[in-house]
Amino acid sequence: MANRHGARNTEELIYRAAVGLMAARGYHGTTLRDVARAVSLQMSSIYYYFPSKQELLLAVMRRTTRDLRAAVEPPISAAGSVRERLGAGIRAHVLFHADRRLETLVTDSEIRALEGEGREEITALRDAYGDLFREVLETGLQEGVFSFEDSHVATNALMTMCAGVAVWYRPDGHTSLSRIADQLTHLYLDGVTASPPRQA
Amino acid sequence: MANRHGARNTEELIYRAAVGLMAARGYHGTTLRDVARAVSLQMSSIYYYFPSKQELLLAVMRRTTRDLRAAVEPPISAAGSVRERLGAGIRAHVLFHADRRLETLVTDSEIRALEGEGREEITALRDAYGDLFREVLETGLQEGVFSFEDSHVATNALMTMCAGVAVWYRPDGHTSLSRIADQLTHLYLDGVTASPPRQA
Amino acid sequence: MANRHGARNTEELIYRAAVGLMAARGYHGTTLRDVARAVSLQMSSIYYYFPSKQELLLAVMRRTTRDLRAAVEPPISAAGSVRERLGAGIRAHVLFHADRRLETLVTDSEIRALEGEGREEITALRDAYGDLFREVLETGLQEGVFSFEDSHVATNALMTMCAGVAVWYRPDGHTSLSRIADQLTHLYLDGVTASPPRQA
Amino acid sequence: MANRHGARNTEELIYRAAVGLMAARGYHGTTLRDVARAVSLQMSSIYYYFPSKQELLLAVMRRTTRDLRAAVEPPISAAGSVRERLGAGIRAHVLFHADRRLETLVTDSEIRALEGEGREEITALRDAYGDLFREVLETGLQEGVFSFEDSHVATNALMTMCAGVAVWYRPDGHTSLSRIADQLTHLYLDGVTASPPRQA
DNA sequence: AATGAATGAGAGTTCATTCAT
DNA sequence: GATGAATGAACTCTCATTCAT
Repeated sequence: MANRHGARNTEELIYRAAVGLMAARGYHGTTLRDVARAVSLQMSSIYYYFPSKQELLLAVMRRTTRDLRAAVEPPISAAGSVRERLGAGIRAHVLFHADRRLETLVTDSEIRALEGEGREEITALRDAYGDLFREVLETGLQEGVFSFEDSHVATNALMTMCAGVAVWYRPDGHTSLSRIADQLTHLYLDGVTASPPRQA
Repeated sequence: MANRHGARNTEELIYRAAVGLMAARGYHGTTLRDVARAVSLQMSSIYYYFPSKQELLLAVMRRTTRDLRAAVEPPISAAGSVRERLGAGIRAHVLFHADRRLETLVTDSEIRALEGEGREEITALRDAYGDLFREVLETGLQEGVFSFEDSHVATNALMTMCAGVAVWYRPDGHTSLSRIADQLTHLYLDGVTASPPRQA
Repeated sequence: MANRHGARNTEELIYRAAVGLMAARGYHGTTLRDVARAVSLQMSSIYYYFPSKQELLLAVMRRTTRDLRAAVEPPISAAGSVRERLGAGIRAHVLFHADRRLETLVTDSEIRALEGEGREEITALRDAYGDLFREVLETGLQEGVFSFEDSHVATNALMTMCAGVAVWYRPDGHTSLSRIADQLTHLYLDGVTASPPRQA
Repeated sequence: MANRHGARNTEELIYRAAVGLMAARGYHGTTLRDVARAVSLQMSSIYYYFPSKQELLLAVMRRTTRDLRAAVEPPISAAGSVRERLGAGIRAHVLFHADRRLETLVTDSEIRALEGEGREEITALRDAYGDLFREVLETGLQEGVFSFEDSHVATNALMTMCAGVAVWYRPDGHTSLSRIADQLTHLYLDGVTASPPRQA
């Protein structure tokens, strides 16, 4: 009874323990021993749920990347103007990175630890995700709403700035998540220079 | 002849090989065997120059962090207005991150791999460095030149955005380094929203 | 069948192999490779049973020191006069050193190889063991049965003389163990000088 | 000037440093690095004086074993009766072991660390030395002055008891060296049992 | 569903030793 | 007389992984 969802549960527990440890120490800095200890299992038991350490990492990355897209795409589509679309995208992106801090931390920084096909798979997913923003930016450029020289630079700047949230955000901080999202959106849209915010 | 500066040279070669490998695979993903192979030495020879792998990482971080500060502080001091000071700082920061890509990559992402006192030492240096920008931003806020809600958010956004350069910049790319610096400066000061650039 | 008690057995086999090698070559002169080879295991398998080489040595010393005390204390307590008590003690001490030659050899000569707390622990056990004899000797002195100047000298002389058995005793020698114990007892009690043995 | 005896001196310093370290940690527990550091030299410099670590150990053993014999043989020869001969031998043996504590400690306990011919050489020297005592004991037995069952047991007991001095003797102890020698001589000749000392 | 026992490769580190200078 | 630079083998220990139970 208590164990009806045993498998599912345990798999999830392993997943989370792995995420926590890899976020703190990196993939190579995390041992399956650590993971096993964190869930009070024997190391060999992990292999019942995940065929290898690589697959465990891959599972984290797959789920996180897909969830990220699923969280960000709808708001962008639902919004009206390019400006609103970009704002909605940034907001969703930031919120996700703060909400699922550890997973995005791992996903953003451990791609290099992926081997072979796994790396290609995840890289493709991430590129496709980046296109979401690139498209909005380029549309804005054509409409004359946005202004930048190089869409590559603009997109990368945007994504790394927002992804940074996962690095420095602390849930116990004094600034609410929603406010942080607002600030980053404003920052990217209008810069730090003082001026009557055009919209927000 | 070729070996007259044996020691100095070799130490430097090891340093660079380690930087390259750690930038690509991370600290834990890099073995001293790899480093040794890269410089055509026996693994044990590395210990003639560095007492441990940790100390090797520490050497990289110390040098890079100090050089970064030495590269960024003067331009900020030399500039006139807050706006110019911030611009000069961003520019120097970005140029350094592009110029010393591998070292900053390691330094930015492997602090977690540092142990004990080493971690505290480097963390202190990095915090002090961040203050350089925080001060400029806060001065600008008081002068009414800048506008933001939370200096912490603003500083972090700035630094992660710029540090991102080390992640995606490729020296062979089609956009020149100086142009990238300009774009990021503009982006952070005035945002993406199209508008008659106030200065640049 | 042969492997039903796998774990217990293997641990014991490792223990014995380690004892044999360390008795012959000393702690630092013995490698875990040697130990592993002696029990036909991979070196890494040793770590399933003992967390480190130090801990392996410690296990030997703990067991041997405790068993030694357990073997010597009862006979001393059971005997009547001081003279008999000392004789019983020497006898048990000698028999144990001959019986468990390799273990006592290691235990007597590798205390210096112990580190930190382990050393203190074993040293305390050994000191407590030495007190067993010191007490008998001092009681004999007070009763006027024994005569010596310095109980420290007398105790040390006794213990090193008897422990020496582990060094030179060979089970295949022509003198039986019991006779050796008798001789040493007589030697310590009455010396080499010819005389009608007072008791034995 | 200050360095006129440079070579001799340095060799002697290395010898002593090695003795001190090996007495404390054993041959295998002592590294040439330790030795070099103790005499403020580079490790490679040691090779100017000793061709290898083995030879260094051998040098210690050779010198000590020869000096021991040279210290013990004359007193035995000079003495009159067997009893006096044995007493003189024990006395000289004990004094030497206390006086040259560290060297005898190494010599007595590191024979197993010797390899090949070196081991045979030293073993032969030690056996010859042991004969000195065995002969006295056997003569005493024939003369009816001594009484023991097995000369092997008697000799070994004597030598290990006396050699033990090097283990527990502390120059700062409260008992003078000469008194210790007296006590051990008395102990071996007449035992602990209280009795009017026949001679001493 | 989970474990205990074992593996084999490879990690960082230390060692005695060499040799040109 | 002594060193600095390098070596290569060996060390202890840890890793991810396997598999019978």
